[in-house]
Amino acid sequence: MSVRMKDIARDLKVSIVTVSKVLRNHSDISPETRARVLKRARELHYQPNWAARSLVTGRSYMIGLIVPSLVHPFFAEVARGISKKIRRSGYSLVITSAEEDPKLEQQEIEHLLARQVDALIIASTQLSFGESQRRIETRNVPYILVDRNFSDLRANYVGADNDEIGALATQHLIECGCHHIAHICGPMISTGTGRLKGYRRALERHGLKVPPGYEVAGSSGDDDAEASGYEAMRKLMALRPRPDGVFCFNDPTAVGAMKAIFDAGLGIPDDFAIVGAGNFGYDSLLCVPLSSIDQSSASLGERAAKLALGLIDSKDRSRPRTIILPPRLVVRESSRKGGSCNAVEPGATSTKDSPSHALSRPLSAP
Amino acid sequence: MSVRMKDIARDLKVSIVTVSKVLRNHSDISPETRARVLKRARELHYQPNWAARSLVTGRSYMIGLIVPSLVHPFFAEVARGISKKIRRSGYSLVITSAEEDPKLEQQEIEHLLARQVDALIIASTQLSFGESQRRIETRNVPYILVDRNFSDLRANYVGADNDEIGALATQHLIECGCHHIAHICGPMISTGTGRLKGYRRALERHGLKVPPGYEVAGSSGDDDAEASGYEAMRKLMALRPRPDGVFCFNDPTAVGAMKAIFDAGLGIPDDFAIVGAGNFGYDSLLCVPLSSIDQSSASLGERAAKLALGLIDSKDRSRPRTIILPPRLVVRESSRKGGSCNAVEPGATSTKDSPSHALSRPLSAP
DNA sequence: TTGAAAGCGATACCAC
DNA sequence: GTGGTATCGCTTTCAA
Repeated sequence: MSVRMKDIARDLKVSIVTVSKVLRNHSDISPETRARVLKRARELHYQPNWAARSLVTGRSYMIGLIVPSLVHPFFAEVARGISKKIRRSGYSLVITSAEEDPKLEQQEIEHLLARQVDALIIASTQLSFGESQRRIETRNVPYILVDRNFSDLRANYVGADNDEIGALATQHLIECGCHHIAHICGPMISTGTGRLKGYRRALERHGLKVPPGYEVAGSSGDDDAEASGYEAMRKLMALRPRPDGVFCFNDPTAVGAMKAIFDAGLGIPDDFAIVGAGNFGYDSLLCVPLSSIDQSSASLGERAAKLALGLIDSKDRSRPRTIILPPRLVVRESSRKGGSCNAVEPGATSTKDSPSHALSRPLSAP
Repeated sequence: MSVRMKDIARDLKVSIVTVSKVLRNHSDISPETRARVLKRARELHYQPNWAARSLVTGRSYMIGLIVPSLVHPFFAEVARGISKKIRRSGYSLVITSAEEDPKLEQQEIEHLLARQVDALIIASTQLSFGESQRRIETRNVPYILVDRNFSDLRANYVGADNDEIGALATQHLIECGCHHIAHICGPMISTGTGRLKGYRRALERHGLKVPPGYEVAGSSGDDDAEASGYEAMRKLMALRPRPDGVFCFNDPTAVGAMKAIFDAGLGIPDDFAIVGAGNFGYDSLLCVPLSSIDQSSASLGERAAKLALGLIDSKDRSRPRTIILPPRLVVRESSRKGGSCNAVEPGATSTKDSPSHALSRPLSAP
C-alpha cells in the first residue's frame, strides 16, 4: 500500500540500511548512492513510517499539550504560540483538553505519555501536581508547566509575572485617583495568590490599608468566573467605606462584577473603576471597555515551545528553568476617571487602546 | 523504563499473548486470568505503546484536525466537540492551524498524512480543494470537510445550514418590523453564499425587494471581519432609503457594524436592528447584546468526529455523507424593537437570553 | 483457553 | 562505505 524503505532498496539493489542512512543524512554514504536513493524516494513519494521509527528511537516527534479548556481564549492563544513555534521543527502538536477536571487531566497525561510524546506542556488544573510529576519523571519525559505553577515543585515553568500583574493593576487604580481599592480574588493557586500579593504590595507601597472584606473570594476554577465575579461585587458594594476601584482576578470575573454594578444602578468608572487581567479579545467590545493586564499569551506559548524543543535535545534535564513574562497594562474606559488615569509611571509598560469607536456611548434604546 | 505487556506477563507467569488478548477484550480468556491481568495492569499503570500497536495494525489511532485559526471561538468549539467525542475511543487529536493561509494548509495536510493519521477533519481556507483532495485520496485516508464546503466536490461534509441561517435571521428582522433589510456579506465561499441565499429567500417570501446597494461586501477572510463590518455599515448608512435592519454574515462583522452605527450617533435597535451569526461567547457582553444565529459548533465537532470514527472502521467509503445541522435563533437586545420581535414563528427553533443583568443600560460616565 | 512464532518498518551496532 | 542482524512492543496466526 504505502512505500517502504525496503521497496527503494530492492529497486536500487542496495541494502535497507543504506537507504535508511541516506534518508537521515548519515555521512558514511557515497554521493552517488545518496543521489540514487533520494531520486527513487522522491519518485515513489516515500514517507517514513513514524510508528516504526518511533518504536525503535523512542521518539515520536510529537509534543503533547494539555489545557484545562480549549475554548478559553487564553489557552487558545497559548496553543497558537506553541503551534507556531514547533511547526518548522517538524514536530506535531497533540492537544487535549482536561475539561477543567483534575482526574481527567491525569488520564490525559498518561495517555500522552503512552503516545510517547517527546515533551509535555501542561497548564494544570490539579491542586497538587506531585502524583503526575512522579509519573512523568519515571518516563523521563521533559515537561513544562505553563500558566499555573506549584510552589513546592522543581519544574520547568513558563508563566506571567502574577505578582506584577496585581501590582500593575493596583498601581494603576491608585493613579486613577481611587482611594478604596478592593480585589476580587482568583483561585488560590499560583495565578490567584500571585495577583493577590501584588495587589497588597502596591497598596502597601502607597501606605494604603486593606479594610476588612476588601479582599473577596471569587471563582475557584475557570468556568464560573463570571457568576462569582457578580456575587463578589455584590458583597463589595455593601461595604462601608464603599470601594471606588476594583482589581479583578481576570476578565470574566470583571465582566461579572460590571454586571453587578450596572444592576445596582451604579456606573463605571465613576462609581467604580475596574481593572481585569488577561486582556481577552472581547474587552474592547464591552459596554464599558475593560482595562486589563495583558499577559502576552501567545508569546508565552512560544517560549514554552522553545524551551520544550531545547529540553528534548539536551540530555541535561537536571536544572529546571523558569521563564517569567512581564505583564502590560492596557487602559480602557473602565478605569478612565476624569482623565487622571492617563498618567502612567515612566518606564512602566503600558498601552492605551485607541478609543476611536468605543462602544461606550449612551444608548438610544432600553 | 515504562511498563510493557512483557512485564505483566512475567509477573503473572502467563504469556504476552494472553495479556494482549485481555487488554483488547478478546473473548477466549478465562474470567480469572482476565481479572488477574487487569488487576496487575492497573497496578502498574500500564499503557499500551501506541507506536508498536500502530506498527502492526497499520493504524495510528490519531485523527488530524486542520483549522484556519485556533483562536477563533468557532473553531475552538469545533475542536472541543471533536476532542470530547474521540476521547473514549482511545484516539488522539493532532491539531494544526493553517493560520488562514491556504499554502500552509496544504503543507499541514501533507504533514498529517505523513503522520499516518487515520482520518482527517478539515475546515479549509483554500479556494479550491481539488489538489489537496487528490493527495488525500491517493493515501486512502478518510477525510471530512467541516464548516466550509466546496460545491464541486464529492466529499464528506459536516456543517451548519447556511441557507437557513440567512433565512432565520432575515425572517426575524422582518418580524421585528424592519422594512428595509440589508446584508453585510461574508466571503464568497459556501458559508457566505449560503447565508446570502437564505437572506434573499426570506425577503422574497415576504414580497420584499432588495434595493441596490443593500447587499454589501464585508470580509473576504476570517481575520478582518470587524474592520470590514465597520466599513460596510458606513456604506449602508449612506443609502436612501436607509436600512432599518441588518443581517451580518457573522458576529465579528456585526460588532464592526455596531461600532459604525454608534460612531454615527445612531442607535441600536431603534435606528438599526442587528443580527449576527455564530453566537459567540461575547455576544451577551456587548454594549447592546447581539442577537445571533447559533450554529451549535461543538455538536458540529462531535458529529464530524463520529463520522470520522465510523469511516475509519467501515471499509466502504464510496458514498460521501453530508450532515447539515439546523441553526437556532438567539434573540438579544440588538433586535428587540419595541417588543414586537418577541413574536416567534411557531415551530422555529428560537431561544431568548434572559435579559437579567444585561449590559445595556445607559452609562453614568463617558 | 493458552501460547510459540512470525512479522510490522524502521534504527543501532558492529563487522566487513 | 556498506550491510547483516538484533531489536523496539505489540498483534496475528495457528498449533497445542
